[in-house]
Amino acid sequence: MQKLFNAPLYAQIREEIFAALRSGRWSANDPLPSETKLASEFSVSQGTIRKAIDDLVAQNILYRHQGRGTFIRRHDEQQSLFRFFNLSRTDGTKPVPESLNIHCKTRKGLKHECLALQVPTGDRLIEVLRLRRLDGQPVILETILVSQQRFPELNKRDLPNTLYELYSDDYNVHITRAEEQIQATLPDATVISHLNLEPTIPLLEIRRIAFDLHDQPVELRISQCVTGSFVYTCSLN
Amino acid sequence: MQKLFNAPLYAQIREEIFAALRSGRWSANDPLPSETKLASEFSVSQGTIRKAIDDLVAQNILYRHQGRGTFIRRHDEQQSLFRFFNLSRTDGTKPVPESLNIHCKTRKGLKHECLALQVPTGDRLIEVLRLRRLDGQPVILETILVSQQRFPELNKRDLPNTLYELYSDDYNVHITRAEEQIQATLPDATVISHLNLEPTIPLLEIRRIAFDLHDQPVELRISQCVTGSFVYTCSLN
DNA sequence: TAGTGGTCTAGACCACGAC
DNA sequence: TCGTGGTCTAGACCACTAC
Repeated sequence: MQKLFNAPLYAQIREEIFAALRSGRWSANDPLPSETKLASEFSVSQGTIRKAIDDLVAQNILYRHQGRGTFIRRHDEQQSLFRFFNLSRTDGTKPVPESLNIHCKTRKGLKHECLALQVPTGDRLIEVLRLRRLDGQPVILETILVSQQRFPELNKRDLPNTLYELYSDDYNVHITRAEEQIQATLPDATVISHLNLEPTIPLLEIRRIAFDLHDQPVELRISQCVTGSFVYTCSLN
Repeated sequence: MQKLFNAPLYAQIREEIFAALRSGRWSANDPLPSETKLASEFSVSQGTIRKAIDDLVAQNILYRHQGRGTFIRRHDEQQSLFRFFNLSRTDGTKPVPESLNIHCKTRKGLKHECLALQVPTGDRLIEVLRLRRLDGQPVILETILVSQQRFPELNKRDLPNTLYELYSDDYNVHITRAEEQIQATLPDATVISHLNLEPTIPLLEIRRIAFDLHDQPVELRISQCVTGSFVYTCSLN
């Protein structure tokens, strides 16, 4: 946690609340204490608490629901299929991605994989290979890698379409943000066979690292995508 | 402008301030009236004005500088090279893009181009073709398309590296946001010759539409990029 | 020193949701 | 009905910038 000696009150309180979230002080399903309660706990006014929470809401760590309370932001089935999913049709609308698990196994991590996940080189990883269809067409082959130590027995579970939901429900790991790197590639043999491709068709390769509440890298996901009916979209401000 | 009858005060005021910005009521170089002046003009408290401006700052339309004032956000040489530029080295650091103009001419727009720019089909467009180098390597061939009517004489000017600066200085067109669509392609003859490529090297094709203060599409920019030393990066929250 | 945005308070009232 | 977040006020003081 960052020390904020001369920072404004609301920033200090924001960091204290954030630290409490990371420590698991409040359950992920219950609301946080109300703004007035937090205000008296920290001996500040409601406005100052509001500003602290505003920041955490802006970071997508919390969300508010008027009349109900303030909650930890989670990945649930409804929204998670679209949040963190940047492929859309060329007209901008978003398809519902379906997924089909091909295999799930454990193996030693390669150097670049362990580096990305910040685990010791050669640690055992769990690898999930899955095929994704958009509008019925098989367009993505996805390789998902996580530390076996961090997600014990993951390979023995039923894996849902939205893994991030499973991470938070069963492992108390909350994905808050991710970074994606995109390159153009040509398909290798595995991709060619699973996506039924000509070998000269260029692909988008999306390499995503997902981070948890502690800002630790938790999952490496490499997606090979056919773009034609679908495009990767990104907004700039 | 959106009608906001039952919306909170600060939202109504935000829209009024935004409308004033679009109408050019305040110069792009001078600060807006101070928060206290706006507060008395709209007969509300400073806090309400602050909240209205907060929203416009969050949208990157305005920025504040403590002690100096509140200003319209512009694209200037220093930051514009990096803002709206998502290519980075594989380690995440950003190179400084250089650009070399190849040609600048006018021609009739193709159907999809005019559609993207929301001008009548067949309108005359200005096309700028430029080569971009990153770390000395030629990696991007960029085609820029704007309406000739909207940017008269643009083709007779010296075109700087950062066009958005020119748009706001000389045409009073302020780019506030953009949408990018990314696909994987193979290079055509033009790209092969300018980037000195093998024809089987896959490319990233970035199709960007940039919008002004009125949220009208103003520029279509298609970049063909070699990814190898460089990747397209995107953050998800 | 005067003016700007930035922080903070204490209190009032409103809108929504659960009971 | 009560508790939650959401809005709004009036006023105080702080931190930075220009002059």
